[in-house]
Amino acid sequence: MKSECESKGRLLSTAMELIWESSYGSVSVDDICRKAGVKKGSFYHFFPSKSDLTVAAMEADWKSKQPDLDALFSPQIPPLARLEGFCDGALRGQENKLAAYGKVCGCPMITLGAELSTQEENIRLKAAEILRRYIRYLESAIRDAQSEGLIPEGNPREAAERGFSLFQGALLQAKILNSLDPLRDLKANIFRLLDARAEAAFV
Amino acid sequence: MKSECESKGRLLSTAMELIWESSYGSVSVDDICRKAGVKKGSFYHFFPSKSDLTVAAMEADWKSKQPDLDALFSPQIPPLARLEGFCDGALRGQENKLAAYGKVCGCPMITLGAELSTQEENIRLKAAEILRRYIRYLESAIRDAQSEGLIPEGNPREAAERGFSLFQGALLQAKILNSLDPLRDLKANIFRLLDARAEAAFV
DNA sequence: TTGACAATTGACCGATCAGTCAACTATAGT
DNA sequence: ACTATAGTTGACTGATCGGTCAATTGTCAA
Repeated sequence: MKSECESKGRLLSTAMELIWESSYGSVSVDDICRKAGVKKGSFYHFFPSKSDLTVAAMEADWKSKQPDLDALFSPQIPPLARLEGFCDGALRGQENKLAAYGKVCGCPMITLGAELSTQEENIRLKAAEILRRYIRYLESAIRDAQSEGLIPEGNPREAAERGFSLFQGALLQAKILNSLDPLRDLKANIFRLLDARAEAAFV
Repeated sequence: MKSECESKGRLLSTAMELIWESSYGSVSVDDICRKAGVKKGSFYHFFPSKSDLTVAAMEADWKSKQPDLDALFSPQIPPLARLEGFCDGALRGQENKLAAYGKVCGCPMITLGAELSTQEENIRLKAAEILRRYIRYLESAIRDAQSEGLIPEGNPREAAERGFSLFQGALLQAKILNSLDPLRDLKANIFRLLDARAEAAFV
């Protein structure tokens, strides 16, 4: 028996994997338990409900990605290159999902938020929280880009919100069209939205 | 008994209403039948399955909106004013939903596409089809705007796809944040993305 | 060795799920 | 008046849903 409980972690990652590939509504607690190799009694020993598990899985997923994001948005990297890296990473991630499952799966946070924001307030709140965290990365890169004169001055927070809207929308279109095309020009489109001197960005 | 079957229409509109307010997965066939005042036997007399009903409801919903969209995107209206009207309409629609249900519900097509694109291929295809139709409106307005010199030249189809991504993303953010704020600057942001001489647009 | 506690198990619950069916009723064309 | 057919009804299915529970097993500290 493990005290740094391994079953709990397996439930978290399995839940995120299954929900990402399909949806919250079409994944059952039994599905998650079966795939994680954990009995249902254990599930409810660790989590009071399906939606609580989902919230925990969202947070765990974020935590697992944060180191990469920190590296990607390091102040050591030129600000516009950070945005490039972010878009490239999203495209690569979707390519991997496509190779593994044969479908474009989009962003799990966005998908969960779209599906459940009017239904499960705790999931909506977690999605909103993670949304804000992403925007914070973009905001910081945009502010640095402005101070270096790479893009026109303006409210960096609002610019980041705009940019992330475009980003989310492209991921969603990619999922609905089941095609990576909407993601290929994402970099250029975000720079266009930010009014960046494009040439400066593409190294 | 009606031959232009009223029960069928009630099922379609009720389904769209319930799914829009919550989600596909959390609305049952029984829920739809109860609210529509139709027995389940009749439901399956008209539709072979829940997902077939949903596809039909998506199409019916589009058909009901098309006259308004045709008017909104009439060539009689200045091209950038069409885009303004489109954004205004979206904001008004969300305001109404918010007033009626106390939550920002987003766009039902987008929500359905986000939830089910990896699960129900027929729903994904219908969502993709309707997505394309929206983009066609935007594309035409953008092409006209270009020919009038209101925005820079460029591939109108791609510009429309960009614009619709931004639009979708903003609606999704609004739903997740349960706030209309992301929609308030939508007009200005789309013009920014299109590189429009802003002053020309705002009458 | 013992006691406390975390983790695990599998059987179990009532409710609800999508979908079926045979019987019944109304309508329209002849 | 007769028939074919479209619409309606309510009872029914087996499977699955999220969640519960008492009993058991393993772990660690005193």
